[in-house]
Amino acid sequence: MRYFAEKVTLGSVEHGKPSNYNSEDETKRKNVVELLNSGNAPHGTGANMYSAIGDQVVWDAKPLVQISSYSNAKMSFKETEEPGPRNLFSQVRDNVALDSKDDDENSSGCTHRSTTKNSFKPAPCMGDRRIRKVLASKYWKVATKWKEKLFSRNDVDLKADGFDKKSFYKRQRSQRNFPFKKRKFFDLNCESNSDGEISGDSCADREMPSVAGQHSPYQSANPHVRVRIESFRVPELFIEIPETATVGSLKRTVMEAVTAILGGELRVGVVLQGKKVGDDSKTLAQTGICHGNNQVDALGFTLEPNSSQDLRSATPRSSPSLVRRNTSYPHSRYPPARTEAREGIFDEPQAVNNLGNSAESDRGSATSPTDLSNKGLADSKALVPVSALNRETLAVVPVRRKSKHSEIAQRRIRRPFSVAEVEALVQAVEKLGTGRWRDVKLRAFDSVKHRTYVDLKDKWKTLVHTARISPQQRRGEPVPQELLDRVLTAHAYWSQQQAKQQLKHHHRRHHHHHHQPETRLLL
DNA sequence: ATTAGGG
DNA sequence: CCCTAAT
Repeated sequence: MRYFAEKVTLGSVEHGKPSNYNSEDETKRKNVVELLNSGNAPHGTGANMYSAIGDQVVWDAKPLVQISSYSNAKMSFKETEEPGPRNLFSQVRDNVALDSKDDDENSSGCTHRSTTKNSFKPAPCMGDRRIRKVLASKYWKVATKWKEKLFSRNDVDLKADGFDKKSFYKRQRSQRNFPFKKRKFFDLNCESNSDGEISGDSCADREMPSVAGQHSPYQSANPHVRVRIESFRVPELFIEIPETATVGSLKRTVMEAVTAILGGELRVGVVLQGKKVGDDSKTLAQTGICHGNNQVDALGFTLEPNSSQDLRSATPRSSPSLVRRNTSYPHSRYPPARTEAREGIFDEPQAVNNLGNSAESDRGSATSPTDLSNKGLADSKALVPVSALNRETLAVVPVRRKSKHSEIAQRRIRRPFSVAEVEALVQAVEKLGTGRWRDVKLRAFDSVKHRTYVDLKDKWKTLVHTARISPQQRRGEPVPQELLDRVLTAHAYWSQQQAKQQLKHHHRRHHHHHHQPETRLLL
């Protein structure tokens, strides 16, 4: 059987670095590149990935044949939160975590401590703790932690820190319901010293190149640029494996595929306001990454093939053959020959007790369908607009589409509600009714970022419909009749309530009209 | 930002 | 799921 992995999300990666580092202290970007490029990183066994079909977690020992019977089964893989054997995922994060820590200590920077490849030193105590948190998917909390560390160690006034938290909370909340339009895929904040308020302008002032050169990183200006990379995605993978293989070997194969991609054929690119930043020697300040108010939204990172070489030759495997598309990944090329398998191999796990604990990316694939006629894929190397750049990048931490007209939003990927989710939704609606989707969201899907209240409202709509039609006409994973019954009951109940409310209001209005026409309608 | 509905 | 008018 053949699996099509659409994407693999790496989770969150964070990194902090003084914004005034110069060409010789340009480790920031390089570190990211290196950690992604370190091909000889001890590859994980993949044992700490878990697989699931629909909502059912399948374990390593289970033969694929047994699970291949699922009709429209969707296989998903996700790194486990268990410590377990270190795999590439943790490798990546370990490295970043360490790097961040190092920043704390040598924030004065300058010394170019080139994090050599293969330098996968075991994470120290502190690092471990942080990593554990990362593994627990408390990404934003971790970020806060890191900042606290950064600031305290750098002996910077605490106001900045306080501000920071607020900033985080605020963003956290605003992001929650608008994954796409409102979401910021990374953060870039400039610290201010005196007032503790953020201000792009003031920040820009402090970071002006000429001045920055004189500034000491230790002074209160705390010229740090923090970048938060929500996730990197590996767009597409083709995996071929016999049905007699075990789930464990499947995982291993997937792990190998992912590792191969991350193992040394990628480089990180920086995109600012839609343009690829080519000059690595410029400082962040010079580039303008720290200026202005809105530019915060204009920074993005890309993973690109390191060279235009044919990548297919890079992954020679014997028994479980692994096929990977070459640079033209994202789209077309492969005709929809295997559409059935392609559907969602790498959809979100959403397994068992999903609901409320999976940190996921909101948007489907980073592989923009803005593609289509992708002709020269391995050509453009120069400064190119993102649109064109997307065609050859493996993954893109979505860059904020600024220009209202140019970029077109991508349709979100389909994420069928699991029975568990339906259960949660029903329970919430039974309690809150059908007119408070925002509350429903907060109550039952608060931590599930890809389900907006609009989604929940829509799902309820379809649930009501589903409950009304015959079981034969229903599609998708069958929803227990018991739940559908509750849907109808709740729907009936709250419809009545709503009707009553309407009547009351009508009465009030009429009353006032009859007796005191001049008063306001609502009192 | 939310709600409510049609597409 | 998306798109929007109306709050």
